[in-house]
Amino acid sequence: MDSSACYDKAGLRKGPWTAEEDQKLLDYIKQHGHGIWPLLPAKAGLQRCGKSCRLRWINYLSPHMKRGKFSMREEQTIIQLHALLGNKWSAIASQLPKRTDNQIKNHWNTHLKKRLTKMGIDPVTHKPKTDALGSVIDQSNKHASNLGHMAQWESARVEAEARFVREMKSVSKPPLDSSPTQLTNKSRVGQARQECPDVLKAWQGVASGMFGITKDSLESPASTFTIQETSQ
DNA sequence: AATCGGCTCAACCGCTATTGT
DNA sequence: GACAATAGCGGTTGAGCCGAT
Repeated sequence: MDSSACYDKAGLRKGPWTAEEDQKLLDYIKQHGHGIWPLLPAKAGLQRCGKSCRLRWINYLSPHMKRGKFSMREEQTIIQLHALLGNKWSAIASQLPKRTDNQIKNHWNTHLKKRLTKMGIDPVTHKPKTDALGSVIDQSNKHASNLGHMAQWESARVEAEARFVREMKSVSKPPLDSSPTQLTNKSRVGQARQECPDVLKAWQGVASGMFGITKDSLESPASTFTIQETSQ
């Protein structure tokens, strides 16, 4: 079995969706719900595979999703959670209402990853990059004053990561009198995050120190994250 | 005006996890 | 437990946009 094979079925359309297809999908889901995805295209009159319909709905058509620029707060959350979870886009998305894993993944790959690299932070490990001798690379020699902030951030991150691991262990071994209802990954992530306010504080310190942003701009949902110290 | 290159993001692909029988 | 169907995840691709030349 390979669900991706659905894209290869004869007669099924691939590629960008037309407005007409969007409307058909939207109308059908509004009336009936999505039901079983592989059965939906035939019922909705679409020449698409169910997987394609599902993706289109989740990533584009769903009324619950938000489009447009990521706010400073959202970017901050993504960076925090990426430090904790790595490329677990769906887990990260679960903490960002109205954003999809695909949106977050794209935003990370096109913006945040580059930004961290520019700052001399390894986007994979979230640690300051080091050269072969183990010294911190500071390509422009302008980030030296930021290293203290990065150390503060890194310290908080490691502490939070350790706490997260402990949390996961305790969840995986529930007490005997605990509810039989298992926690989902999403709720576990959410629980862990709620207990990491120090990460938030550390990031706010880093952000305000590195980019000259105020607490107000950090709180503003409309504010976007722009590097102000890139002029050479 | 043409074209070139970089960037963005929707969509595809391949795979694993989960659920039902 | 085995198997099939379905759902979902994360990596990758490529079309289209846009600014620079």
